[in-house]
Amino acid sequence: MSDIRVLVVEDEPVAAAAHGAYVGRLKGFSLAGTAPDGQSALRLLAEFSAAGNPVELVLLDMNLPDLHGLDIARRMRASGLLADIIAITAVRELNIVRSAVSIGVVQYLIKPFTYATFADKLASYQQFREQLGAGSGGARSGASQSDVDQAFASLRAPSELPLPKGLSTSTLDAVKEFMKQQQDAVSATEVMDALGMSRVTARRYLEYLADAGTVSRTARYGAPGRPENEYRWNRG
Amino acid sequence: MSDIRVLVVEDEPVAAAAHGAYVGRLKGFSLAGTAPDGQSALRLLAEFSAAGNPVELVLLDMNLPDLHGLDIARRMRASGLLADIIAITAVRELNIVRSAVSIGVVQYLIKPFTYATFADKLASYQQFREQLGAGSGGARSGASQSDVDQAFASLRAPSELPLPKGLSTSTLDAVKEFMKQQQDAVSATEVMDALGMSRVTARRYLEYLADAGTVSRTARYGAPGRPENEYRWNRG
DNA sequence: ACCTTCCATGACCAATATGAACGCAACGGT
DNA sequence: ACCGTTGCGTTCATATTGGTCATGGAAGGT
Repeated sequence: MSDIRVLVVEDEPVAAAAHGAYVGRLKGFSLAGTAPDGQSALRLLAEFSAAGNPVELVLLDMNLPDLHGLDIARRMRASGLLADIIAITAVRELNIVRSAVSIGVVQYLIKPFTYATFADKLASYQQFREQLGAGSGGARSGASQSDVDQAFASLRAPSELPLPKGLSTSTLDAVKEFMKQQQDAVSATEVMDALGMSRVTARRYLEYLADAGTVSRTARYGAPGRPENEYRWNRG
Repeated sequence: MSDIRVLVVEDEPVAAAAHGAYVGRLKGFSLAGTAPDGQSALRLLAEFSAAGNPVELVLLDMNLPDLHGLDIARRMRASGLLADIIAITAVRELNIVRSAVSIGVVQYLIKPFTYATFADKLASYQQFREQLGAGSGGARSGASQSDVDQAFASLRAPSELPLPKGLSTSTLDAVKEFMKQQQDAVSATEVMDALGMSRVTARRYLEYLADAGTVSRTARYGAPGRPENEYRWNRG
């Protein structure tokens, strides 16, 4: 799959360069261009689109010299540009967030942010794209309600938040390290044995990783008794 | 807090009445009107907005006689109408979902759906609204990144609807995934072999899906032995 | 040194796929 | 027509695991 083409819209040169560099560091994304104000952003978008090489994602600053970010979004929609938008702003007003959502902003980043936060948001967007694009090799793919729900869920903000109560970073790292080394799927009991922790603890961390999308969870059938969950590290 | 005003856009009278009744049953929502096609929907939205009584949420069918739902959404954005949109459709094409998201659809419901599913989606939207509205003391509201993340999360988090006792979501997903891939009708025994589970379990989940209307059930004759039920994934 | 906070543990109860046993409905030969 | 054969539908007890609660012990702050 080809890279997701990104346009950075930001008036401050330092920030624009930083965001562009951030995009360049991410696998699966490529920087299509940079625009210092709303007019040039719209012009660039139209040009790329006319050239058959449309931008698919816009990192849009809300505070621009000529137009507000929301106006740019509105004009994009009016002209039928389908690029997704991640809003980047220092303005923390909730009604702006509301409006942004209804115009179709998929993510909302508040300045200042770290590279980790930035990468996290773009990664979740990438996962969203993949889930909708993975239509199981057919011209016509039938999506079920749960498929759509799952795709929406990956747009949800994951785990930059502090860990849920009852989890420690050191134990989590140990579990992650072990899971990474496993080729096949492993059960909670096997993790318990391998790491010498209790079944409850092993399960709690595996469950957390499964919710965060770091590991996938499937059931293991064939034996009597309640089905055993097995966990597998997600690669690529 | 006052009710969220909802407009139902649906050409089929039976479905329109049903959706309207659904809205009426929900606390915190009130039905502002119903429109049978795109033109009347846009007109109604404009009228309500001009009267200072704007619609805040549109339940938008994608398949309408005059305009496609995506076109309606685009025109709404072009005229600056900020109502949020929940798409309702029988069309399960993933690229439609993609476009819908980039235009600002906040939820996506696939027909046919139960009242429970419907209520669930609207409840999560309601929660999203409340989280953003909670700090609204005017311009004073300083939202942190985690606040915004949390609001997004409640908007897109998949809600787990209660399953009948004895069924698990992971097994159900496995069966659904397998059924979706099958072109022809399959028997419970074939599902058993393919997924490695027991005949009893396979049949239980197929029966559940048949009752829910997700698969259709017919009898297969011609071979000795008791006639075998065969199941087929319902498309369109 | 005491208190608070936090995480891992052990034990309990609830959940769920399995296998076997029984019954039922169509097929095919007599 | 009748009856044995065949293979699936249905039910039930059972085997294991998942989930939750209260407890114990360690780490850090006062």
